[in-house]
Amino acid sequence: MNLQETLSDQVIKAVNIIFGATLESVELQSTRKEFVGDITVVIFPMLRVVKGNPVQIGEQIGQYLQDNMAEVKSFNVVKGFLNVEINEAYYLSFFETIKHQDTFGFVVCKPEDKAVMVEYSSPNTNKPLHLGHIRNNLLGYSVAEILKASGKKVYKTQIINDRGIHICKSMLAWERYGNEETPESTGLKGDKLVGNYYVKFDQEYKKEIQELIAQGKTEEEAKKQAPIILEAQEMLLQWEAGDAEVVSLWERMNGWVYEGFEKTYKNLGVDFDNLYYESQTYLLGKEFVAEGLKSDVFFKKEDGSVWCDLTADGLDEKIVLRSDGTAVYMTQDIGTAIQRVKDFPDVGGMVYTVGNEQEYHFQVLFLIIKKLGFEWAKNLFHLSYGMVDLPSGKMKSREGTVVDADDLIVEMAQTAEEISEELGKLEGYSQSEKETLYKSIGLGALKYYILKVDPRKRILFDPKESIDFQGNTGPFIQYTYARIQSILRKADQDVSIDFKAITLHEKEKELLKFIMLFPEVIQNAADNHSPALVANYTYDLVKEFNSFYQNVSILGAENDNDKAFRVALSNKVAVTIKKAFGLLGIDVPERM
RNA sequence: GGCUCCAUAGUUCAAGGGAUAGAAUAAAAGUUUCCUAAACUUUAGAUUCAGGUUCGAAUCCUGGUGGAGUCACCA
Repeated sequence: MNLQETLSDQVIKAVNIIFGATLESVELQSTRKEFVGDITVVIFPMLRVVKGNPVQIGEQIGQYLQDNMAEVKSFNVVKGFLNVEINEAYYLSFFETIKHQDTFGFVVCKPEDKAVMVEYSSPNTNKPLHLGHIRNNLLGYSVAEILKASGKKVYKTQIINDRGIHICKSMLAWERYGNEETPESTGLKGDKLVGNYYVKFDQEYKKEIQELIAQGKTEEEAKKQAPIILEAQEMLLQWEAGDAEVVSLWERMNGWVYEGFEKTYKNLGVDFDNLYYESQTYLLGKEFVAEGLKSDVFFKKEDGSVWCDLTADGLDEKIVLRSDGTAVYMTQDIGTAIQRVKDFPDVGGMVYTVGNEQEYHFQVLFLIIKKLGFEWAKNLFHLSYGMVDLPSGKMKSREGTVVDADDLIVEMAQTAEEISEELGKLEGYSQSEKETLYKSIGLGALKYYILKVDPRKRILFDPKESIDFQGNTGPFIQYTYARIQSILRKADQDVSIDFKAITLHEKEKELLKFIMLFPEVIQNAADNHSPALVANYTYDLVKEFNSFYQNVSILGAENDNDKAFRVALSNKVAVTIKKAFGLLGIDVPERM
């Protein structure tokens, strides 16, 4: 039992004994810096069951706590707030126990607990990954890591949208204009090559539309009758019919894309435990639609299309199967979800990392799965995030205003290099050491910049201003970590400490309090699916350390015992930063 | 238009219904015989508007304004 829980229990007991009233819960918060004390009990909520003056009630409870809890050193009451000061001995013994506890903050997964499957990335295979995918990947990866740290078994997965008209567009353009180009022959990354043909298709399509309009057709007609689009649709039919030539081209071009994506994922530092392909799951959804039709979850319209009526739940009717019997997006997602639980029976819930423009889709999907009678439907969560905007406006692939993921990663490292050179740091490092470092810093800046923001909010991404090596940024935290490592290299570590002989400096106590918060932060971040909480905690910890560092002499402590203690404390801060950044997927260089 | 989300210092972000709304950045001023000055200290600056609920509201409710998303036999 931790201190908060013990304190809550004691407060409840006190209220019962003194006032004969029963409290359901106790509201605790950490005491603001301007007041004396460590933990604050808020008295106001008790007024519902205890009548009286909040100050007097606070005084009486405070006295009880001081008399009955060894940890309580003193108390004071300000308005309706009971500030409790905790004994130094408590902090010291706490630190003694966690000093060598490597797992501090992390909860070990219990084998009987259900696993969570976290889906992220889920790209289309017709164009390269862009900045929006970066936010998606970082969020998904980080939430998966945070869930793991909070004691859940996690599977990381993605669904690859490898079929559909968009793929056929790239294929068709390549057939027509590609001259048998390959990634090898052009030196282009596979996804880039295929993406170029997607753009090419669009250009030709627009040209044909213009020609048809010139011949007197309306825009609407032109869009539907352009030969190139008709040919693409024909190709999709051939694909679905299993035409050997089309399927072989499809496999070949998708293969290029996967190779390209793999490189990007590796550069970004994300990974997956297993993959699902739409081409392999879309048929499965149809089976469940058939079953749902039998159990009246769905109904069939005259033209043969199948729908789900969600009007009773305040939503619309939603199509789950086209009149020609082919699958739609929803069909496939139903199938994929069910398939996943079949493949991994220990999965009891899923997290879908998908942009907020699909909120309605997931609302409907989750409801349909619930109606189909799956118990785990209540543990489905749409990790919805806002779009990434550029100062110039919204990203549009067709207008070439997207920020390419690979380009951005390279640019970030370059900027890191420029700034480092300017500051004259890193002299005496080998070229390869420098490059590794630039990559860590550049990527750290990017990741931290994106993850520190609440997922639901949209981000205004200014490539120029995103790397700031000062303030609430990744590089600043990385730098602090490296500085601590420098201290540790100069100190003897693992010297035994006589905790009884330590007098806690105010700054040391503040630092300890911050470290104590770590497990709670992880739990909150897991509950809220929010890496931002971890990011901002880490920054606060770093600031607290800097303040400590400025006020307390570490290596020049008055005696060896104090020095050993401060070194151990610094070490714990570094370890905590490293763990927290690990959850965000950010490297912490030992030197920089 | 219906539904959903968002609105906080000049700017970028915080704030489990709780105390005097925190940081960073930009602006102004200062601190290096020292363990990494990519640091630290100080000053100035904000809850979109109008109501309501509450002992207490940035937070909850109603309405207005402004912005975004969504309402496909696209994914």
